[in-house]
Amino acid sequence: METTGWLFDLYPRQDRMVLWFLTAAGECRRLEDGFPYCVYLGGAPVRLRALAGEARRRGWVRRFWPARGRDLWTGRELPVMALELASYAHLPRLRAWLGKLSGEAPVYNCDLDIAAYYLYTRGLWPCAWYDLEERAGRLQAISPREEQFALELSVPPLTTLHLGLTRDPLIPLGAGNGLSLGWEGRELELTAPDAAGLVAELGRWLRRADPDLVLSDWGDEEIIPPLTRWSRDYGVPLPLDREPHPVPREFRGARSYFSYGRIVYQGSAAPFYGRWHVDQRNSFFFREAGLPGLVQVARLGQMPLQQAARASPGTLITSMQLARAAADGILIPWRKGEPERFKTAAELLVIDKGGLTFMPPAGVHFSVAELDFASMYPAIMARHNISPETVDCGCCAGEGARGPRPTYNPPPHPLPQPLKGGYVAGRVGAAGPDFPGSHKGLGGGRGGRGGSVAPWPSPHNLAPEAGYRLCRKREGLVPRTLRPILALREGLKARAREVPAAEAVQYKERQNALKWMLVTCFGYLGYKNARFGRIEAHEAVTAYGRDKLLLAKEICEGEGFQVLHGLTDCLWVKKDEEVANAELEELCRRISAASGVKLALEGIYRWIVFLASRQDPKRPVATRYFGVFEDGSLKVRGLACRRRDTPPFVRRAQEALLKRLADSGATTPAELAALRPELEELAETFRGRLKEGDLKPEDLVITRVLSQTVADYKVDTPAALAARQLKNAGIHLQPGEKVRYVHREPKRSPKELRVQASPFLEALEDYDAKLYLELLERAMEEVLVPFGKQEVG
DNA sequence: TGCCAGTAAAG
DNA sequence: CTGCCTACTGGCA
Repeated sequence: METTGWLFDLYPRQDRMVLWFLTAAGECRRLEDGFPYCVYLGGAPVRLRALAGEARRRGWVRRFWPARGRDLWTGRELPVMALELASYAHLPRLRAWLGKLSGEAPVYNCDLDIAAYYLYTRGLWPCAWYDLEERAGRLQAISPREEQFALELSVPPLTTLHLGLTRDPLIPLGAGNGLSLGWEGRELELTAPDAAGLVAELGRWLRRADPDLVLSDWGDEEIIPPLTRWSRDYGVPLPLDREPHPVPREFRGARSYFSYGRIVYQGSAAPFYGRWHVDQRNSFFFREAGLPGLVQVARLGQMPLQQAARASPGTLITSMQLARAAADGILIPWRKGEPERFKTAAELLVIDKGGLTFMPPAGVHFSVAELDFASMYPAIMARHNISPETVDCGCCAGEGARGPRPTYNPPPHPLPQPLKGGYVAGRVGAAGPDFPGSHKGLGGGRGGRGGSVAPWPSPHNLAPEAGYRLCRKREGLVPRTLRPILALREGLKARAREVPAAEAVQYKERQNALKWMLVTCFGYLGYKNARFGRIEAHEAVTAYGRDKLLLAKEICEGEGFQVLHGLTDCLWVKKDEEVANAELEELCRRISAASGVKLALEGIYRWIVFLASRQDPKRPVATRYFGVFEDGSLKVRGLACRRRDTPPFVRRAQEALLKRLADSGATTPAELAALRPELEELAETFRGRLKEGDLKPEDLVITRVLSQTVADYKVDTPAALAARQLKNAGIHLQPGEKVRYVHREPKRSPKELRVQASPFLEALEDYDAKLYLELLERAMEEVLVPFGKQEVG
């Protein structure tokens, strides 16, 4: 039977993949597809045969055969042995055994997520329409009806059920907290005499609505785990899944990890089978980019949507690289998870030069233009072919002064070709004895050109400063992955500009999701343990970045502009006389052409303020500024209102002042100066409200992230005190989790009284008004001082 | 007052 | 899928 379906959900079960499709008619269809997991072993053929034979004798491997695959580092084709697993369940044991062979035989494709490996191998991606052929619940053939990188997403209507808690998520469900449910515009609290009754009640709703998507707040950790436990304990069925067979349901995977120099907490996951459960509070991409962004990254990352919901941008971009590698017939090296050792000071000195900064003169400036390089680092990687395997590669050695002698000349990488056809069960290359992806031919690049990025090869293949040589013969895996993302992001941004505001939202969300993947891709180059990381590549990118910002500065100055400030990929410039828009556009065009990366006019500020350091008011700081563009819109960076540890009341007060500045239309020094009395008056009303003491506790809450467990704190900071209060109430926060509190008594008072932790704020009678006045004063000063506010006595 | 632990921001 | 630099605050001796 032939149908058309939207690939919705997928997961492995026993030795097959289960796929769920939504049809145009609104039905959902479950299909199975046999997919044997193949691991590849390199090394001497005789030894390989012996190892493969041993794995088969142990029952882990059903069959094995000689195959060929491409080495990531050299681009060379290698003879390998393909081992087809007897069952997915054997993977951990086979992996452990192969791990002990360390060095003897390189192991490839052995640590991939099964669902993702299936998608890479079949050349499929979730959240897209396919023509299907099925027989008796088995998938026979499948081919896509749309491009993976298409500008338009066609999402079928999804039946959505909302789940949430009626009170603070730190209060356990059933112990003071209730379950709220939303469906078809209705919003209600589920009531039941006991836990079993609550499970039954939710069960009725799930059967009635049969939702495709359960969108929850705190579902992963606070709702689904207790409900599942009660369902088991009291024998009340809870139809979370559409999958008719029993599914594994354990709530593991909560962890605190170190990222970007800070601790992050990721809660455990509670995925459903055959429908989606997305916990909005436990999903980076949902938070940043909404459902459209999530659908976008699931499709590009070739990862089931519920996994993408919990994934970091790093996981997504890595998945895209793995998909690219698989499609190009590249053997995927095993990433063994050894934590990165701490870098020595000397290493840091070499690596961490980072972005270039020109210091701004603190104070107000008028008619300043901001020029930004678009996606600078990813564009550099694409433009200059920077990838772990292209930095000082073996194949181009000898052309420059550095590097080893040439040993091997691989064929040039084939040009990208569009994806055609699809998967047909039983056809060569689908799942049989052949290398994954090789049926599509090498380099089946599906993306277009890189949008704002000049095409590779670039004439400049010697990185500035360190002088690494970049491969001229093969385009690297990272640039090949990035190019179509850059192109799509440009397309989405352009689309968002040309459609009405309401429609533009989804394009903006999708491009924002891509932005995060692009940013992370650069970071991963510098991470030793990233699968496709290499520190020299990271260095080369930042060196090119500094080079281009400097080049841009020189061109600006050559054209008679004064460069006020520069920060990694942005420049703030002005001229004494009036500058026409066209002149700036022309300047950008010149710099774009000279640097190979698109520089765009972000806007012209009527005025902009660069703030001075609080510690040394004579000194400017690079990352704190605010200003108003010609169209009256504000741009604010680094001020109190941008910090998450600023209480809402202080944030709103600062925002009100900024808004008044923007709405006033003031353009000249005199007009700005005339606003001062009005702003002072506004500030005074906020001070008055604080002194009156009738603010709600919620307006004064400070949110901070815990960097360690309560016991590890050496200093009794307010956050540590609040976390200790919660601990005494039986609520245990992990490093990386947020703690929320209100300052109650002054600093020198007994420690138990200094702060009051949320959610125990109802009982709060008073707050430390002096401290909040101080916070408010600082926020007011940030805005007022540049306009000549006198210090208050 | 100075030191340092702790935390957050822009890119 | 564990990657900074810098500015700043607040506790504490």
